[in-house]
Amino acid sequence: MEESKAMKQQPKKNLWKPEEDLILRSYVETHGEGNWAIVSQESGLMRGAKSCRLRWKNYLRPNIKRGGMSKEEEDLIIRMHKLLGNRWSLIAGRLPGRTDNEVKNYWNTHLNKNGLQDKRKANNSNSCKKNDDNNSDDGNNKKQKKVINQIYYPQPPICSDNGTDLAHDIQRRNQEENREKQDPWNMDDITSSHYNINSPMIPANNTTFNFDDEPYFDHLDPFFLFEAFGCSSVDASLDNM
DNA sequence: AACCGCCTCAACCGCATGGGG
DNA sequence: CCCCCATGCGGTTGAGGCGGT
Repeated sequence: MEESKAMKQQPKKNLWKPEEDLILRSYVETHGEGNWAIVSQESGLMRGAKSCRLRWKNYLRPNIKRGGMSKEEEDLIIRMHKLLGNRWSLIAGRLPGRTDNEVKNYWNTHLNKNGLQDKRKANNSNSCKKNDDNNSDDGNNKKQKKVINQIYYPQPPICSDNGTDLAHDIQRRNQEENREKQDPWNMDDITSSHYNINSPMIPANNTTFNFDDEPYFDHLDPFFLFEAFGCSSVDASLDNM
């Protein structure tokens, strides 16, 4: 009985504390990445190998970008997802400083609105419908507040590669939302040749995106691939198809 | 002020994959 | 080959924060 009581009181999600981060960071910086089982044993952290690896990969690694996605990043995610589906690690590989987990969460919470709505309608079919009427427009404002209120790693919106400040970003998002309200999820707009994407296609970690093993590209229009990725490495890959 | 429901995202889980013996 | 182990990946969960009433 006492045991089950203790189990109930124990939080199921074990958030990383700043001191744990410090330990893991210093251990990895000293001994290098890899051998996560050993890391979890020798660092003194009461964490599993997977947990250590995930924490390092998603939060402690150098050059991790925290904060909200820029519009350019958002555009890229949409395009990449249309091409690749839920290949989050591949998509994240095209977004320097972003992790697969972050991209996945961003997609599920901000971009995959239709899917979420369907899911929630299914879950709450006989309960409060309040959210169905207006859940398409206030998510970004909430997100901005949340970004500012980061607990462990409070940071300014460094996500904007071009130095866009938060207020401007919010204004721009509101404009986008108004457009979206008229025709939500308008993929024609995204794939249109008139739809400009400003961010260069910079591979993460100075690596080249490898299309050789991607059967998905066999079925795609080369022009559309160029339209979506617009970089010379793709041209080279396309030549080999 | 208190309660309730929704939203976000960090963390977990299970399966897949790859490499070494 | 087969097995084992480490790592990677994508789906899912749930704690905490927030806004609405």
